[in-house]
Amino acid sequence: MKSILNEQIDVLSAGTVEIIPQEELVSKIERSIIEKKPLNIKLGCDPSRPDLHIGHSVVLNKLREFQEFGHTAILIIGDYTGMIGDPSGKKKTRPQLTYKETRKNGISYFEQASKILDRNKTKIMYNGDWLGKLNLEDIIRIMSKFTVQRILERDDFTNRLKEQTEISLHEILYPIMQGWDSVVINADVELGGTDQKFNNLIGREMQKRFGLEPQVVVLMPLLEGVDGQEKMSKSLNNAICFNDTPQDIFGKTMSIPDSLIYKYFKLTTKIPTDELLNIKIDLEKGAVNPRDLKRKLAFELVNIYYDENTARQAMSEFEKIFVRKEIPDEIEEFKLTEKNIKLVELMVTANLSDSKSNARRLIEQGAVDIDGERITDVNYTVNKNTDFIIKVGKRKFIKILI
RNA sequence: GGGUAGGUAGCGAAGUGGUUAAACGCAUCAGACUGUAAAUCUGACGGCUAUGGCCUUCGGAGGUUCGAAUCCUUCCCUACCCA
Repeated sequence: MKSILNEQIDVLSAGTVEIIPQEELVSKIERSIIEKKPLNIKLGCDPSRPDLHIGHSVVLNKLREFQEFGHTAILIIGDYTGMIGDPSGKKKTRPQLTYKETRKNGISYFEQASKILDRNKTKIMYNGDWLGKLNLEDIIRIMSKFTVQRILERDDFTNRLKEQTEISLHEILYPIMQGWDSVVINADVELGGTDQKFNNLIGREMQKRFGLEPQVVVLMPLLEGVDGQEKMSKSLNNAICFNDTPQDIFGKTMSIPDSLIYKYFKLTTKIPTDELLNIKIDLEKGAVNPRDLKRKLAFELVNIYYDENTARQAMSEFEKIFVRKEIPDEIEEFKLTEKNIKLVELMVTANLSDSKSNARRLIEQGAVDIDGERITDVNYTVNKNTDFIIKVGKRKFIKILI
């Protein structure tokens, strides 16, 4: 038994930033082994953005590990809390979503999370199912367990107070409601990114105040986006999304700064530890061209979200376009109906540019070529009898059909 | 309820009557280079154009003026202080 316990602790602790408190995780797991009773592992999902990205995968991978040890993964789709918007790490109030929107996003969330989780063993719950039934009396009772001071303590609010940016009244409800979720589902462990520390600790306290055994809080590191600066986020446009095309996953991965290579391998792939160590050493010694490691990383990621074959294709496509600067195999097509159309106009109608001014700019900057020939004349008029390919910048191609 | 400071392009932030389509930074896009959609450097970054220009924009609506993001009136919104 000792060895099973140790194995669980080792695997489950790996990669975490903090486990609060560590001893309780050990005792909970020990008890679950003895009593053959799985633990309830809670992961709250914010359905305000329906696109999962590999930043989410960090915590989903951890949940998957719990799942593999037989524990019960409970995904809580925050359809109700989503109407508030998590204040974590936010400088301002987030736009409120309607119940319908969050519900819809929640479904898509589960679909995407299934790429990592074992979908048959994952419980999915919508917190609107219980939060929506609370009446004002219940809410008063719940809220009376916490103080204004306790809630305002969180850094996000403290900073906003200091910087004089508004805090809407409903935002303080967010941690309260998220904490109530833990009471309702009787969570043993709540997983989250480090930005969830405050919310998850409120959950722990909430359980105590309602006479339940408090949950253990397991915090995972946050992943920087492809810009290497900000936290990965769809709205910051630095995310690699589960639903991105294979080409995009590959390309975006190739665009991460070298300094992030190891972290991405560690947190977003299932590379075995010894191999991980080699990567680290290679990077430190400069023994390998970082590009080759990134290529491997990109391959792995496409493999996770698609399959091996697709990953191979994405790789060869990347080589083709960016290394050998050739034309991709599959290009979007556009049927040209007019004859003698100005190139700038064609670029706008074929969606290669938002405006003619922009198209002109691109031409002036030497970004446009037709069948491999650079066009520099802003007034160029297309007058072709056969199909041709327009290339804009490095990665926009379109085949024009006559 | 009273007072004060504000609302400028995707974001942050200058500008307080005229070469201001609006400094600067970030983001974005392009080019060069490369090891790649890294890094670095250079350039572009409201729209339309016969490339000479023309049109629209500085919270909303009016007004003053030859001319307004800049002055006046009014409305909307935000933060802070006092009650």
